[in-house]
Amino acid sequence: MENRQTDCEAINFDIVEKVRPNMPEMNILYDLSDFFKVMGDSTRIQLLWALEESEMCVGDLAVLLNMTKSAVSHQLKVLRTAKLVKSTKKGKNVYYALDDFHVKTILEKALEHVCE
Amino acid sequence: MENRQTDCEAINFDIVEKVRPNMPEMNILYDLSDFFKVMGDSTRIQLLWALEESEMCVGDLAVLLNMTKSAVSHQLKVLRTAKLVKSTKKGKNVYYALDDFHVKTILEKALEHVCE
DNA sequence: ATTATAATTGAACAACTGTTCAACTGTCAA
DNA sequence: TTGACAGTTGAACAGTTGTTCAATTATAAT
Repeated sequence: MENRQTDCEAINFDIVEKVRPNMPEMNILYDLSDFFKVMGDSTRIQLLWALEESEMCVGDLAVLLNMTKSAVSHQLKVLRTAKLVKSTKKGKNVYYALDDFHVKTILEKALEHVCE
Repeated sequence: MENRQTDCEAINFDIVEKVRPNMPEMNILYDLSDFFKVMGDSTRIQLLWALEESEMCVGDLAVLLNMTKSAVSHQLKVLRTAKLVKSTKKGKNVYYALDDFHVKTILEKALEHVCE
């Protein structure tokens, strides 16, 4: 047995071995939790929610959320890295828009959940 | 103007004021981000995934995930507090089961997203 | 009663996260 | 070319998070 971390034996060996082959692969697992980590911040949810209504530039988003441009820019970078938003430069301004059609569905489902 | 945190003026005042009334209320916003925070951990996703297959006790989950009972128990408490799982004591063992039918849907949608 | 097992708990620790601040880049107007 | 504005960046800071460890509770078996 390799790399044993657990401190006990299975109680229902049959159940454990029945479930084991259906567990997600590690890379999928980390992609999933990374995705939820990105969604797990109120500032980023506000940004996604706002961009669902309209494309907007950093300054407008900062005014809307009542935050500094810097803080908004940092979080937009996180969303950009996660491929949830995309940006376009127009003159002096950088406009952000949603880049994924799944986000809206997931936000709606999560909203159903938290509203019971 | 009260509690001003932002460091700039709106570029497109009309857009900001059009979007503002559609922004979520603060309590909903925090419920949403708290929910995603709970989902944003690979251990907890594994636990939910496993419990989707079968009700299981702490020891079995510890063996399946190759973790200590303590670590598993701590994370199960987080899931229990978030009302995502429920527990039943049977003799010496505590069996956990899913307590929310939304979780499966949201996991599936998120999986669609991360698999493109 | 005593012992072993299952699970929970709290403190401690390192690792990570979000905002602030100051400095910087790039673009437009004068 | 100079100055002002929009946005980005990196370091620093406090606050949070997940696992480990040791101690504890509760149940079952001897």
